Amino acid sequence: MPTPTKRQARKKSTSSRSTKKAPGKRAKNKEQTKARILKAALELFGQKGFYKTTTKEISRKARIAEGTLFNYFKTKEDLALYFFETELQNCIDWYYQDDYVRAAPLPEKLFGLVQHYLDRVEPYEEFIGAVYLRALQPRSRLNPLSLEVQELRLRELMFIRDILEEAEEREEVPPLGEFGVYALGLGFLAVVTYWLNDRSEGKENTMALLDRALTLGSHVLRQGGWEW
Amino acid sequence: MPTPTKRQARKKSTSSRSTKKAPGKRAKNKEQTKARILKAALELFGQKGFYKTTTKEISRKARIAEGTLFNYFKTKEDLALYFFETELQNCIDWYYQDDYVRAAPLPEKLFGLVQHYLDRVEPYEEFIGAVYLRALQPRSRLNPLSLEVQELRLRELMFIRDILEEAEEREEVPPLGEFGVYALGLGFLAVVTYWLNDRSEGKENTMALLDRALTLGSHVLRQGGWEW
DNA sequence: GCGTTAAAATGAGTACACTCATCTTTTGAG
DNA sequence: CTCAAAAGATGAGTGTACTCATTTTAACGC
Repeated sequence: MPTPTKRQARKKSTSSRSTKKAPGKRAKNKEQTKARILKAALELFGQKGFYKTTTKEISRKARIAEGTLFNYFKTKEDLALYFFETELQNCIDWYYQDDYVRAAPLPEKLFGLVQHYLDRVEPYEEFIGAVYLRALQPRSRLNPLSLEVQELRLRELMFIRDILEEAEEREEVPPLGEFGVYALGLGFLAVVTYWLNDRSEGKENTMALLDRALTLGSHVLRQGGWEW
Repeated sequence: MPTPTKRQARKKSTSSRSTKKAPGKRAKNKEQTKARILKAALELFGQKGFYKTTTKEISRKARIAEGTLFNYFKTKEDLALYFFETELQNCIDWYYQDDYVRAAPLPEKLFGLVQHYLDRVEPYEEFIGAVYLRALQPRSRLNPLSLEVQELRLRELMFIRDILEEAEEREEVPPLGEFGVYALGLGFLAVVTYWLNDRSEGKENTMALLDRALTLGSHVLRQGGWEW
C-alpha cells in the first residue's frame, strides 16, 4: 500500500499546442477553491479565533461541502499550519531579495529576520501554539499532524543553516556546524515563546531581549570560548 | 464569580474524637476512585498510547460512568498532565532528601536532576508533547488546559529559582536573577526536546549533550562575560 | 458530439471528548 | 433514627472534527 503523494506539481503539457501553461479548468477550480478556503478560514480565525471556528463554518463561507475541506487539508490544524508555511516562505524570499539585509553583519541580520517574521505571524498569535509548537514533538506517528509540522521545521532549519554557513564563510563566527544550527533554532524558539508571553506595548520587551541576546551571543562567540 | 478552588487539602477534624485523621467515607471513596482512574489510564496509555485510548475505555476499566471521569479531570489532557505533576513533585522531593546531590557542585547537580526527571518521565514520552509542551503557549483563555499547564510550569520555575539562589549564595555563579531562571528553564526545555528526538541507545546522545552543555555553561559563566 | 475514466465534490454517517439534568449516597443536625 | 441538604455518580445527549460510499464534473480519445 503506497502512501498517497500530495501537493505534487504536474508539468504534463502534452496536449495543448501553443500555450506554455495549460492550467485547465480542473486545476483552476482547485486553486480557486483552495484560495476560497484559506480566505474564509483566515477571516473566521480573525473574527472568532481558531478554537471557536468550526470546520463547518469555514466550509459554508467557502461555499463547499463539509467533506471537501478535508480533501484540501488533512486536519483543521493542517489548515492553520498553511499560514505559517506561507509566512516562513515569505520571510525566506524577503531575505534573499533584500541586499541590504543580506550584507549586514550577523546580529543585525538575525534581528531583522526575527522582527520581520514576528510582524507577519502576529495575526496568528492565538493558534501558533496549537499548531507550530508541535514541531517539538516529532515522534509518535499517532499524531497525524507531525509529518506536516516536521516539514515546516525542516525548512526553517535549512534556512538557518544557510545563514550560518554564510556567516562562517565570512568568518563572522567560528565553524559551528550542525550544532550551531540546532542552537540557533532553539534560540529562535526561545524568542517566539517569550514573544507569546509578552504583553508590553508593541512587544518591545521581546525586541529588547532579542537585541541583548544577540549582543551577548556575539560577545561569547568572539571570545572564542567555544571548545568543549 | 470566584474561580472554583481545587485539590485543596481539607484538615477539618472537628467531629471524630480520637482519630487524628477523619477520612470519612466520602473522601475515601473519592480517593479510591481517583486512584482507579489514574491506574486505568496509565495502563491503557501504556498499552495503546494516549491518542488511541478513549475516555470511555478508561471509565470502563475504572468501573465508573463516562461522565464521572470529568468530575475528576477537566479534560483528557488534564488527566495526562497529572502524571507530569506527580513526577515533577517526585523530582523535587528527591532533590531535597538526597544530601549528596544537594551538596554537589551546580553542574553535577543539574545533570543528576535532569537524568532523574527524564528517567521518571520516560513512560509518558508519547504524549509529553500533547500536554506538557503547551506550557509555552499560556495566553488564549480559549485553550482550557492552559491554566493547569501554567501551574505546573510555575512550580518548575520556582524549583529552578531555588536551585539558582542556592548556587548564587555559594558563589558558584554570579547573580543572575530572574533572567537566569528563565534561561535555565529554557535550557531544560531544550534538553527535553532533544531527548524527544533522540533515538540513540539509552538516550546516550542526550546525556552527552547535557554534559557538554553544562560544561560549556560553567565555562562561560566562570569567565564572567556576563555584562550585557 | 459520445463514452469512458479519473479527479473531485458531496453530505450523511461515525467516533469521541465533553455536558448537564437527574438520580443516589453521604453527612450531620435535631 | 429521620430527614434535608450537599456531594457525587450517572449516562443519554451534544457538538464537532473527520470518513467514506456515492454522485458529479472535467478530460480526452474516437
